[in-house]
Amino acid sequence: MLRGAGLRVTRQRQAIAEVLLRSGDHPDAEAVLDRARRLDPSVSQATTYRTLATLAERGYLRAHRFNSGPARFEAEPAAHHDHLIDVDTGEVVEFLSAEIEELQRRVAERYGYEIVDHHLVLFGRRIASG
Amino acid sequence: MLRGAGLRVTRQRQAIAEVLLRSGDHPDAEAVLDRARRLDPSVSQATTYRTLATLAERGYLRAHRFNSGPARFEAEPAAHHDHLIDVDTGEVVEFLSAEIEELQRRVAERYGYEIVDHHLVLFGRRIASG
DNA sequence: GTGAATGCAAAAACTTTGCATATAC
DNA sequence: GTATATGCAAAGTTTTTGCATTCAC
Repeated sequence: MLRGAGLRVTRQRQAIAEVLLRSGDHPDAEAVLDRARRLDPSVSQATTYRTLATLAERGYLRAHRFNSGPARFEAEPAAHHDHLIDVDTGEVVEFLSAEIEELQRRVAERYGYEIVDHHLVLFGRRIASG
Repeated sequence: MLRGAGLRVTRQRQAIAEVLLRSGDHPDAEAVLDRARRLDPSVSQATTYRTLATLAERGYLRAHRFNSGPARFEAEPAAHHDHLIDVDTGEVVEFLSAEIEELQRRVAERYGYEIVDHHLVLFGRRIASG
C-alpha cells in the first residue's frame, strides 16, 4: 500500500497502514494515532494526519465526513460500498446496490458528466420488527 | 421560517434567514455572515453560527459537508434534491432521481431500517462533447 | 549523501460557549 | 417583566505547517 502510493516505507507509516488495513470500523485520526502508537509508540499526530492525507489523495484510503466532528477513515475496500448509519446507535452498516450505482451514472450522464467519485450515506432508524 | 421554527424574530435572524432564502448557491457560515451584515451590520459571527445550527436542527436548513473545509448551507428546498459537483470548477448541480430515492428506501429496508435522511453527492467531470 | 519524512510545538481553520447586556414577546 | 437572544472575546476542536533533526533509499 505504501509502496503502491510511491511513499518511503517508514516504521510510522507501516504502523498507520497496518491499523487501517486491520480496522473493521471507521476510525478518526485520533483513533488511528492511538492504535498506531500501540504498534510503534514513536508515531506522532503530525505524521498521522500527513499519512492519512497522502494515502487518501493517492486513492488508498477513503475519508468520510458522516456527521459533524472529525473525518473518519477506512482503507479503500476491494469492492466499493456505501454506508447506512443508525442514527440512534451510530452503528455503520456497509452496503452496495448495483442498481443505485448504475442510476447515478445515468443521472450524471444526463447532465453531461462522468462520475469520478460519489458519497452516499443513508441515515436510518431501526424498524421495530415483530 | 423563523416563526415556523419557534424562534423570536430578531433583526439579526431576519437578515440571516433572508440571505439563506435568497442565495442560489451554498454559502458557508462566513459567507452567510458577510451577506447578512450587508442587510444588518449588527449581525455577529456567534449569532450566525447559532442561528444556522438551530434552523438546521429544526429542519429549515440543510448543512452540507461536500469536501473538506467549512460546512455549507442552503434553505431546505421545497422539493428535495441531491448534488453533483464539478470537480474541476466546483460548480454545484442540483438533481433529483425518484428511482434512486426509491432504491435507497428499499436498500435500507433490506437491512431493517427506515430512512430518516440521506446525503448523496456525485463528483463528476464534464464529458468532452463532440 | 540527499531528498523525503519525522516530531514537536505553534498556528491556522472552523465552531462553540460564558457572560453581561439588550430585546421580543 | 421575563425568558430568550445578542455581541464580544475566550476557548474548544480539528487540522495544518515551519523547522531542525532523522532516516529510507
